[in-house]
Order: sequence, then C-alpha cells, then structure tokens
Amino acid sequence: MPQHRTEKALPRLGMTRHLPEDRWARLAARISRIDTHAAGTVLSRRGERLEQSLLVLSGIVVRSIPRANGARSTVVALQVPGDFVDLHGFPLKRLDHDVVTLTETEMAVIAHADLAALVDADLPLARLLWSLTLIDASIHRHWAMRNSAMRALGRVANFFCEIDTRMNAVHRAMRNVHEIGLTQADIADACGLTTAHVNRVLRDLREDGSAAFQAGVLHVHDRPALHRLGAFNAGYLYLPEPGAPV
Amino acid sequence: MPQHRTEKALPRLGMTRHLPEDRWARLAARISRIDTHAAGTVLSRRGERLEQSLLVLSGIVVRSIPRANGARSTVVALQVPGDFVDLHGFPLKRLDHDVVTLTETEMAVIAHADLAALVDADLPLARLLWSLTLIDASIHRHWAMRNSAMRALGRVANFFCEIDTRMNAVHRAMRNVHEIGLTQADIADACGLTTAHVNRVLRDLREDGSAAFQAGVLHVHDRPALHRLGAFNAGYLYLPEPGAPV
DNA sequence: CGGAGCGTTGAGCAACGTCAAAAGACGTGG
DNA sequence: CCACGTCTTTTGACGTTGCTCAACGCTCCG
Repeated sequence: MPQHRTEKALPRLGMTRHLPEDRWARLAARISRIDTHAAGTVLSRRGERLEQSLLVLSGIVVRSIPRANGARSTVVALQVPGDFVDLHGFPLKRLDHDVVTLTETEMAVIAHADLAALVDADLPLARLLWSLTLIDASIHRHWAMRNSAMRALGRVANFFCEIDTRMNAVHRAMRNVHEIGLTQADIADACGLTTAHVNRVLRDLREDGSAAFQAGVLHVHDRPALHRLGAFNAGYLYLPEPGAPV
Repeated sequence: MPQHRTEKALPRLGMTRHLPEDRWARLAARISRIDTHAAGTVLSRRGERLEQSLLVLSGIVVRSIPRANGARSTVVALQVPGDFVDLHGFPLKRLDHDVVTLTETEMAVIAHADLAALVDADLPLARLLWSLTLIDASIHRHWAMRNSAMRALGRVANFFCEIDTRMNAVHRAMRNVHEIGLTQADIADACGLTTAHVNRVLRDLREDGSAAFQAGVLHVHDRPALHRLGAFNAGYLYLPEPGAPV
C-alpha cells in the first residue's frame, strides 16, 4: 500500500536538471501525489495499460524482463532519484517489462492526462521529456554493449562505475559510498552472470582494493582503478551539467 | 558520394505504418532529398553534431559502438526499411554511436529544422515520432536481455527470428529469404560472440534444418523450430498491424 | 527455534574464446 | 587472361572463463 504525502517545493535532482527551473516548476505543479513504496514492490507489470508515469524522488527502482519457466528475470535498467521510471509508457501506453522497487522509494505520480495537457501547451518541454527517454535508450545500448563485449570483471566494474557516476550526479556531490539495495543476484541479473560468479568477481574487486560491495552498499575505494578495469567513459549518460555529451 | 533522386509518392513501409496516411503524407512532403549510399558507408560518427535525420527506404543499416584499441565495434541496433535510423539525434543532437550501411541503401533525408516545424504544428505526429524512438528503446532492452540471458545458439536463433519478423513486416509478406548483407563477423558483433563460434552455431542451425545463413542471405527453413530455439516472442517489436503490443 | 533469503566456497565440466591455418570468393591491376 | 591481395568462411587443437551443482554459514525475522 502506497502512503501519500503532499509537498510544495521539490528540488530538481539528477536528470531532472536537464529541465530549466521554470519548466521544472510547471512539471512539478502537475504532480498529483507522492507515494512511498516498500522495497520489493512491483509497480507495474509487462503489458499492463499505464495511465500515469512515475518520477523517482528517493530510492532505487529496476526495470526487468521476465523469463520463461521460473528462471530469474533479466534486469535491463536501473533508475535513481531524478529519473522518470516509466515515461516510455506515456506515448506507448504498454511496456515490455516490469517495474520493481529495490529499496524503500518515494515516487512522484503524474497522470498521463496531465502530462498530455502540459506538453501540448509547452513544446520545448515536450522536446526535453522526449530527450530524457532517449537518454534511457542510450543507456540501454551501453548495457547491451557491456554485456556483449566485456568479460565478467569488466562488466561488474563498468556497472559500478555507472552507479557511482549517476548517484554522484543526483546530489552533485562526490561520494564514495552508495546504498543501492541490490543483492548479488540482482547484479548477476543485470550483468548476465550467475550469482556464484558475481561473488567471485566481487572478491577480486575487494582484494585488489578498487571497490567493495556488501549488504547492498557499494564502496568505491579507488575510482581511477575502477574506471580502468571497467574501461569507463561517461559520455553515454548525457549528464546534465558536466557538459559535453559524448 | 551519395546520389540524389527525387520522388513523389513514397509508400509507407514497415514501422512508418504506425503513422496514419495523412500524417505520413505530411512527413513525406518534408523530405528534402533521397540519397543512395554504397554498402559500408559511414553515415555518421559518435559525437558528431547532427542536423538531419534519415529514414531507410531500402537496404540495411546498423548502429555500432566503437571499442577501444582496434577491437571490432559492437553492433547495438539494426535498421530495416521503414525505420528512422537516427531520429534519436533530433532531440539529442549528438549520438553515442556510429551509423553504417551494410548494403546499398536508399535514405530519405529530413532536416531537423523541417522536422521541428512539422512536429511543433502537429502534436499527434510529434507523439507518434516519439513512440517510434521508444520502440527502438524496447528493442535495445531486448538485445541486452538476449545477450545477457541466452546462450549462443538461442541468441543467434532469436536474432534471426527478429530479422525474419521485421523484414516480413516491412512488405507485409511472409518471406523465407532475407538479403541482409551481414557477414558472420557482424552477427558475432551483434550477438556478443566470436566469429569462430558463430560459424559453428550456423552449422548447427543449418544441420538441424531450422535456418541457413550464406553470403549475407538468411534462409528460414523451419520457422516454428527457429522460434522454439530462440524462445521468440515478438511483443517487444510493437509491430504496426498484427495488433497487440506486448 | 526454525525457516527463508543471502553470501561464500569448492570441484568438475561445458561452453565459448584464442590462435592458427587454409580454402574459397571476389575484385584489381598487370 | 592470370597473379595477387583482401575479405570471408571454415575447421582444428587447445585454453580458460564462467556455469552447474552442492554444501554450508550467516543474518534476520517470525
């Protein structure tokens, strides 16, 4: 059961900083309510008709594609505060994947009807929201590349680099510790590995001192080393301020 | 060197059938020219500023992410006739990947300025074009899933199912032979395998009679068997007519 | 106290990568 | 026309990554 909350001044977090102040205010005014969900809540299922979109205010959410016959589902995206989690559902109405919270999460809810009224009256805002969904697509491409062209150690290192970079962009602070609520099995589902092998990779990362992952918390100990292991380049994230996309 | 051509009545192919007749006419009227490119032409590179978008009229185009130090680049998308190949570049302006033709290709060119005028005056069309890019995103997610959660044989079988399904949707005909101009190395780059292993998988598919791939041509011999091997479900493609998305 | 979920580890093996060699297809220039 | 180079396909031998299966400890919670 979601718990409601009403708020006035919402700060622009992470990717919402792609929106100029005035447009963010206009969008925030359309938020119908703010829900709090427990960890592990299924927010929507594949194929369901969607009538609203959700903006993450705090917590972590994943999008995952269910697999046949009882196998674990594949994690295809991870959303951090400031991300729209299912804005794709606004034009498409039905999505190909499930949306699940990993941690306790606060979500701003905007009805599609309100969103439609908003963007039809504000063309630049429409273009900006379109861009946000295309940045998701860019990240999807990177995930496909990562899990196709990299080995286990590089995959996990690159994945951790992405999490570190995005989480630091959320609050514009350089932090080395991120509470993301993932289990080792979730990392396996996101990186296309088994839990047994993820466990071994995590031991290697811990022992060489670049990063440690314990109880859903990522500790970045040596960022340059981690970037080297993951061959990381943040261009594909189109971060709002550090400038130069790609 | 692209060769120009001017044409009046362009048929709606494949994914452009998501647009109603009248809107397609309006879009087609904005086509500034039609270029023909040879196989292997690089149409745009990662990070370049784009001022136009391209619609494939005939031929096959891939999007690929270059990898460091001389390694082969990773194929992250494949575009067939009726697909916009870089509509993502309209809102984003710069892309994270290269665009390369695989076969001789005819492309309709629409300047971003014309596209902007068009969608700003036609909100439903804007929503439809947005949808087209989100279908690309859905396909990206599927590629990430395929290369993360499936084994070599299933990956290639599923990839062939996608090609078969999309090519048949282009001309609304059930064909069993598709000229796609891929090499075995391209299949390897798309499926996250080595060329040696792709070759062995192709031999297996050929010997069990489900599909054959020779000289850039895919022959589908036993579609049900291929779908079984690839655990294929076309929902993620959001095909224009067969209805039921997801 | 018992169970469920998560993390950890090991032994054995299958799938896939690496490296190397060679043959066929094809166009090019002599 | 032939010789040549390049690209693609094919195949083999061999290595290794990462999966499978199994067991066990840990923590949390009912």
